[in-house]
Amino acid sequence: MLARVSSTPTFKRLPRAVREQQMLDAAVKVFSRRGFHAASMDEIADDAGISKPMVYAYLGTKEELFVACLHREGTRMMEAIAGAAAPELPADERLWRGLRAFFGFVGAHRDGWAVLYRQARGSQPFAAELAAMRGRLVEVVAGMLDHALRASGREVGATDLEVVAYALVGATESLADWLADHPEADAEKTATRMMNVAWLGADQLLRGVTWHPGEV
Amino acid sequence: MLARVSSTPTFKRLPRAVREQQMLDAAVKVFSRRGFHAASMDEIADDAGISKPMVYAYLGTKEELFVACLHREGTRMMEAIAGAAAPELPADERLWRGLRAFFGFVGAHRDGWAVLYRQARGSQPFAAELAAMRGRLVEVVAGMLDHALRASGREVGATDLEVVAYALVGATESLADWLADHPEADAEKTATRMMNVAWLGADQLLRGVTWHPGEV
DNA sequence: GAGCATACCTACTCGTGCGTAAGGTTACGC
DNA sequence: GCGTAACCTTACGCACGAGTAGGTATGCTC
Repeated sequence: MLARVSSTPTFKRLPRAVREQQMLDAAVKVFSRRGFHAASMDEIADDAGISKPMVYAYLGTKEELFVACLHREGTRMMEAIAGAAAPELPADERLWRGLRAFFGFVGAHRDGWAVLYRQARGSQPFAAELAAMRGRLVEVVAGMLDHALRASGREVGATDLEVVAYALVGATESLADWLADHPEADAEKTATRMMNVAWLGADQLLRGVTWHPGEV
Repeated sequence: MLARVSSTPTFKRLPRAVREQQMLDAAVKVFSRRGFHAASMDEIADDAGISKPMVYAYLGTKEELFVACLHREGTRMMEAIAGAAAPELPADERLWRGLRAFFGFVGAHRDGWAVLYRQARGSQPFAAELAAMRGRLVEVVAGMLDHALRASGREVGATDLEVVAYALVGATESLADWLADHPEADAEKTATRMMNVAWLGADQLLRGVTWHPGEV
């Protein structure tokens, strides 16, 4: 005990807002390394250089803490994407910029990010939060496709559009996972690859080309 | 206590193999409903109509049990796909049949399946098992693309191929999630939609068409 | 430089659920 | 009909970690 004294004679007393950010940083790190369940509040507090009751005082229970992490990171990502893909641009340019921003973000937050998302898929309370975020993304992509379709005088059922958007988002998330697992990989290049898959497919679809089973 | 006596006077003594399957069925059900952590061994044993120590005797610890579930379900799925997509068929036909088999499988095992996969993403021990399985799938898809490419005299870097395959698999898994969440949706139709996205995109790529950023 | 609010700590309680020890019960061979 | 081995049970130990009670230091205000 009291080991702290020797190394840090006068430990700082910091305002709440600062501590909260430190805690969130630590939480993201630990949650992503250990997973939600295996992460202990003690370790998070320790990593933040603070004691456990402080965490409870500021950010509440473990679940609330996790939701707070999810929320902060999610918001940051959404902002990064939204800032890049302005609605006035043509569809391909919007898609490209959105993908660039997305993969750039994941590449920069490798440690915390993708793993945080991998966690959230699992248990009920967070699934809702995550589903909402993904829902917004799907909506954006679907809207983009719809816009492009109408521009070329075509139209398609809402469900079809949603499903295609869903597939695109899924593919993108999947590549984000891949990127997070391959530290040597380049975010920009990954974005280009995704663009190739997504756009060349989407482009064909937008032209009204559809595939159908040979027999049935 | 002893409530069992009245309803089932002579309760069967069953051979190990049968009990193991019952336990796995129960485990899949409970894990998928509750998630790995929230699931309790007691509930699983209860649901299997057996007592806890039996589960430990036959399938080992909780983690081992989960891996066993993952393994059984994964193997079944792989067999369903492999049986459908024979290597001699042309690429589009293989892809189509593979997707049909996959979505058919997920549609039939909605409850157990997708959710089991959603769980496995999370914590370390299972991530390995799942990654291995997905790895085999990616390999199959990549091999298929490579085959088709060589047939048309073209060639592409191994990493590119892997990444594209990865994206395709990711999109497919994502639609599987969607399917699992929408009970009213039709597996066949979902497969067709996926085929549209995947094939029209892949077809373009196979023709050597590539997209690249407008500026840079 | 007293008082008060707020940052911060150590050290505990207590529920939950994994895994097991030790003992009944049923089928089957002889 | 009796032993023996496999099947199956009830009831417990025990660790781990979420959340808390109650006390201490610090800095800001007047």
